[in-house]
Amino acid sequence: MREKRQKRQSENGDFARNRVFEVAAEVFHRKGYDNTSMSDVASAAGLTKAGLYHHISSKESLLYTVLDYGLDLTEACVIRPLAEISDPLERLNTMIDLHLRLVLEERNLEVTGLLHECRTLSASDRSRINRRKKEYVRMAAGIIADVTKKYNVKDVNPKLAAYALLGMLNWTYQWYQASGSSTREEIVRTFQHIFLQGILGNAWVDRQANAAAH
Amino acid sequence: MREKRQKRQSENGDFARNRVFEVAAEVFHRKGYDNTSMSDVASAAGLTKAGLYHHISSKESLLYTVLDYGLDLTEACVIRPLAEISDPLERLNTMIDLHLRLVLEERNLEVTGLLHECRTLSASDRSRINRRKKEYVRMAAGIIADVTKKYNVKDVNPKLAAYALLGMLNWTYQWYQASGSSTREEIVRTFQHIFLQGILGNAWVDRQANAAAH
DNA sequence: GTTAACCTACCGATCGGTCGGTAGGTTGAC
DNA sequence: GTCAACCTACCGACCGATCGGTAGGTTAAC
Repeated sequence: MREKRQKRQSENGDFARNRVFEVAAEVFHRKGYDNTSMSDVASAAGLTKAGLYHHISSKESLLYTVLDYGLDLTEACVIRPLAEISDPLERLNTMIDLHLRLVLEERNLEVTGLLHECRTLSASDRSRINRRKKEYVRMAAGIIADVTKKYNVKDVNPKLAAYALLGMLNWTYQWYQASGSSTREEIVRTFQHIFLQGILGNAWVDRQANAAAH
Repeated sequence: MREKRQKRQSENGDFARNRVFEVAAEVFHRKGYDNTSMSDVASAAGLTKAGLYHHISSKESLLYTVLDYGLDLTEACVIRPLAEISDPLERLNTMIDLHLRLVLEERNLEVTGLLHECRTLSASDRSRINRRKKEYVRMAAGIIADVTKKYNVKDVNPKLAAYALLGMLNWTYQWYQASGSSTREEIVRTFQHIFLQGILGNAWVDRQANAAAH
């Protein structure tokens, strides 16, 4: 009985706290971190500023939590599912799909748009975020290297190709709007087409031709 | 003589003013617009805040001037040279080259990184900047449409392809460092390879093979 | 009665911007 | 040639507003 009540109270607390993080992500994205006052975050969360500070310790730690949570989401929704796919080409294709799914459909668009706000973090927090970002680039470059190796492509620098791909994918937050003329599915198909044909050339063209023939 | 003195004074004024804009672009980029105080800009320009305000009217107008100047640069260094190239494929190749040259070598990297700070501009200034940005996307989509038409490619949406390309190109400000392991020339070559082969497929592969044979 | 959750009221610091004033060069009338 | 009038470029000191953050009290749940 005591446990249950305590647990329920604690869960309420966690719920409120997570809600604060989600609201903060949205407001930070909409107004920009520096241009957002803690009163803005508080009132968006239905609290006063002092009430907000009951849940967090500082504005900077709030930003860190938001960014770190975004990277947690990336790890759960993109990185881990990819680890179970053995064929390199399918892994790359799926990565493009999952990455865009995360950025465009989950509420992670806000976090992606915020990822270069880590300038204002403390040195140690910033380097922790940057380490996780670099880890993601390394993974993308690894996938691309596997693909080019399998299809015997030699004139593509995997790291540069990874930067190109991540640019295509992450820049979407600049122009995508859910109500726009392109669906997520169409964007996924187009980007997969451009990038895979871009690095593989004939090998990909032939493969698509074969797939169509069967 | 009288004219000369007058002119020299006026030129000094313009010189100082332009220096302010360049310094402001650098500081805004390094610290972020919202996180930069006018004292920061002033001392970076070797002035006091009051002295700085002799040259400009407000922080917001300073940001607008910096962004507008960046778009002027783009027009002069990318858009106008492209208008003189008639072959679509060469025009697209050159666009990638000139765009990266501008972003990575001129001091325009700062402005590219600032282009999404227009959130803080007044509605009219923001819409003026956005109109020029959209005009550039339209131009890129037009070039891509010409290329795909010439090579009879039907399964590429020019607008989406333009967004993909601009993502690749503009995202570079996130990772490029002049002292890094990749030269601008290598990046240009790789991005041209990925994107052109990406949208053209066999048509591009064959063309490259022919070029190598001759 | 203890505790989490939240409030009102307030703080020192810093912000964008302005004020009155000045150094030094230029101009035009005499 | 000189001197009053005027100019641009700049400064130190200051303003009201707003910022991130806090002290201390209230409420409701258990």
